[in-house]
Amino acid sequence: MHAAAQAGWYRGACFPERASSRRQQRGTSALFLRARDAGERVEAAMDYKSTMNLPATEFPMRANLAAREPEQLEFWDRIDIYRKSLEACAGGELFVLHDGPPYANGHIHMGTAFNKVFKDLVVKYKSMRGYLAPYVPGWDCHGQPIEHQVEKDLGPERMKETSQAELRRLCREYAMRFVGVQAEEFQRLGVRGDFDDPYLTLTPAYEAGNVRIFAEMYRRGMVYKGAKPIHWCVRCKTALAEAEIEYADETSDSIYVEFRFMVAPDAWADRGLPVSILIWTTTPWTLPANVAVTLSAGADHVGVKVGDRVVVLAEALVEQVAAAAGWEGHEVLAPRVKGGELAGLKYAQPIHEGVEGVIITGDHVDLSTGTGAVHTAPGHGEEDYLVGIQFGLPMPMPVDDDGVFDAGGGPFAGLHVWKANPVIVEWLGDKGVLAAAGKTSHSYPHCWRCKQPVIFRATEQWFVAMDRAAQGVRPLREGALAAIDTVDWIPGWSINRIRSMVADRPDWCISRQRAWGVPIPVHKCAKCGETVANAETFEAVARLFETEGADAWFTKAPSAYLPAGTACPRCGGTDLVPEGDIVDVWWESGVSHTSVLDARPELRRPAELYLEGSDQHRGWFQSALLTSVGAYDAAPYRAVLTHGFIVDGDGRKMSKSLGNVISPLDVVAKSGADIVRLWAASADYSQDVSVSDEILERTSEAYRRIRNTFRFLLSNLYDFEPSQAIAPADMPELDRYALARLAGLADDVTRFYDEWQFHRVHREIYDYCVTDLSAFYLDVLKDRLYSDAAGSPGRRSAQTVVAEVLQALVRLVAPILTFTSEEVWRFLPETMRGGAESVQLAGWPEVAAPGDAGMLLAVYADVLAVRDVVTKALEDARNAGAVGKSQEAAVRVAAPAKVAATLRERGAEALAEMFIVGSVEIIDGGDEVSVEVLSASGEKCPRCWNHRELSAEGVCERCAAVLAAL
RNA sequence: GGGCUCGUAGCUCAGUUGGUUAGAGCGCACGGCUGAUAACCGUGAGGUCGAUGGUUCGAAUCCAUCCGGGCCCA
Repeated sequence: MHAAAQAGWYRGACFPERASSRRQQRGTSALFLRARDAGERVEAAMDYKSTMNLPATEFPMRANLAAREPEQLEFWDRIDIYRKSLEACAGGELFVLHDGPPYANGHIHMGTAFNKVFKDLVVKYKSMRGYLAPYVPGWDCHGQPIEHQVEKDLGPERMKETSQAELRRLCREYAMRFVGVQAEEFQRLGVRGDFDDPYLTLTPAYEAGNVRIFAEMYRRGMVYKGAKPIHWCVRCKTALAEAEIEYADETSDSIYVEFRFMVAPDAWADRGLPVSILIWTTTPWTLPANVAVTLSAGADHVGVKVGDRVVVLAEALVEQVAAAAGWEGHEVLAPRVKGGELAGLKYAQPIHEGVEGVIITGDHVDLSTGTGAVHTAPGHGEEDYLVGIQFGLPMPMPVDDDGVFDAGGGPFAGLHVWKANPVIVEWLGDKGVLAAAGKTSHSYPHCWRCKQPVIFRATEQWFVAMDRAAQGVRPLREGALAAIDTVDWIPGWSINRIRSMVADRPDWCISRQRAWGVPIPVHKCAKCGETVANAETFEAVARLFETEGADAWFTKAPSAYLPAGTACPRCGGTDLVPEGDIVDVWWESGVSHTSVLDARPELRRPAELYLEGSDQHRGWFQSALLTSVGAYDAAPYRAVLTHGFIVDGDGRKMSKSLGNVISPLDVVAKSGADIVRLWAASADYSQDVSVSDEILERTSEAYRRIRNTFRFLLSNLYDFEPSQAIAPADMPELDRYALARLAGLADDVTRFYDEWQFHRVHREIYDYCVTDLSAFYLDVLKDRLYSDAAGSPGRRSAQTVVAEVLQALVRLVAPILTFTSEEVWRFLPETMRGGAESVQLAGWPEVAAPGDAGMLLAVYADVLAVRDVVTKALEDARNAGAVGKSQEAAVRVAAPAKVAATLRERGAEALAEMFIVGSVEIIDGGDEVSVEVLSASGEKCPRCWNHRELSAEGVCERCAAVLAAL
């Protein structure tokens, strides 16, 4: 401690000499004063101080938001602010922001926090503008992640003993727990909405909506059952949507296999050697399902003599393959043959004895890797599937749900595909058709939950068809693309994204082989397997879900709820089996336009706005669009607002492994929700939004600045009543200018809110607080507020403006700083609150600009420019040791005639007030403004500290008059 | 690899249809004030506008390529 003190002392001794000596001077004079007549002078100063109108407020400078915000929440809860806000706008135009349901799993993160705060800004702004803006938060409650977690918690043993009904009960409990957790967390952020009655995708009424949409799309021929290769997780035993797939590097086999031509192609037949087509694959286990080899029609292919046989491959890849296979002394034979010329040739299926495969051509053949001859198994790949359809190829599927070969696996029947790989490779080697075998690392799809590699496997699935529909109905893709054009996509590029996604997307596989969800509402004939579904059965199922929930599907016999006499349309069988698949959760959340917007009286379809992160172009925006167009031929929303993703300070995504995750809960606990909200509002969301400790620190500083502005405004209104307000016409010009600026601010801010540009709102307000108020108007006003007589017109005029600024500003920021604005509101004099018990109920400010606003703004732009020159000159003088406080200076401003005239029109006194100097003198001359700083004449008035000629009482004239009137 | 998108001072943002030495606030440095005081005021230093190459009399602004991010696909 001693050392530290010494260091401090030395640092002090290192001050520049001038500063040091000045400091000392002041110290000396203070001591001197105290020694001589301290008592008398200090007493006098105290006396003067008590005669002034110094600011006073209980509004705390330190926000202590983490502790204070919960009190605010209790207040809103007590007065039921959500209902009140709707009542207040009862006759207003309806504005429905429809909440996209977050998944009821885990705590909220920065992304969900940002999104919800964003929505809250919109809703609160609209509501303050008088729109009837209900906000019903929702949760996505079904789906594999929850089921998987519950499954994990149970463990494999207990899982086996758990019935589907019991599993669903556990899933429901799990989902409801997190609905509660997240609801709490969202509300802690200040989000206002119908949290007492949110929408949940697991409620019976919601579940019934799925059936209604399915029924209509089925009727229109847009839903079909088909077999298709899909991502299949053998561990979770389920089909996976694209969204459920993650790509990660995986080491796989890399093998080159020779498929022997049944008859040697003419080009190489004369050699009398066996000829093979050489394929390359990284998935040996798909070979049992091989039915074709695809070549590039236009590429050149050659035969290569390797030992005593000929292998055919793309010419461009010969060297690469030779190196991989370690060929030595191989010989490239003439001629070159186009892939198209080989099409139709037959080869011996590599696994199955006596089976033939065929050479075909396709556009997807890649000539940069492999051999240019693509092993094709339509049941195991998207492109294979498509080309299979094109050429009418069979689609064998020898792999069962568990990933085990059935009899179709030939010699490998009973083997799991992952175990089969080395076995197959060895088997091929034994057969002498394995040209090369190695390993390769490449990006491979994995299950998003269990992280295991997935396989492509054809199974029976329900699909939404993009390009087919019953007669007279427009296909879904066409309808969706047309609907997209009716929607306002913000930002503008968003429409390109959704358009290309809808234009290019494959049919939508909506089947999931899981327990936790809404069943695909159709039945199957037990006898012949025909699908049984019609208007009556759909209606019966919808009613069943509505009254008992989808759980009943798994516990009731179809005969208990289907209309009597429901029978198979093909064989007349009446033994019906409910479909076992459940529907994709994207479908479920998608149909909220029906289950929520249509179902709830306070909402309506289409919604005015959907507002989500840009990933939802593939997710909710699209599933809502497709189900809405599919059932109603119309988009479910009028506008879609998209925001970027939350990334760290370096623009990288947040991840545990990078260690750059910031939790909104931590920020709330440390700094308060208003900091999160201010951060959310300050970012340009049209691109990715960064968050970091530094950014939050800057945000907190900005917050303090705004808060202190409010505090200062409040502190000067302790003795002011609106009834004492001064009319603009009777105000000093400066005050009218301040009103003009405020009106301009309100206009700009309102416009930016309307344009969804919240970061511009934030910027406008913040710059206004810092530049217009703190650095100029309020600084200038201090003299009048503190020193003029309390009830004088000058001071009342200032207070009128201060009050006007305060009531406008607090409402302009209310959607953003929801906690702080409410706190300010409660400190407002009763008479200024206009009966609104919450700022959220106070309506939007309308600031009347003074009649001469245009002139004032123009004139004061010049005055302020001159002021900049003055402050610069004062600073130079200060650095030269000539002045300390600006009041000690008199300035002589030389300016071009036009500017000089403008200044003179304000009057020397007004200029001195605005420049906060002792006096101002204006002289014509010069091409630009220049300023000379002189010592102020007169003496420092001990009361107001201005330099003036002092009266007999020892104070300036103004103060003398004020004192005399006391 | 493909679609969409972003890259202006340490941070958050402005930069109108391409046109003079690229702006603001914050932060930082320095100073002032001590009647907004864990506040307030002022001055100043920070940018080859991601890089390169084009178009142009002139480009942060238009074009191309590349580098580095993000979302979504493969």
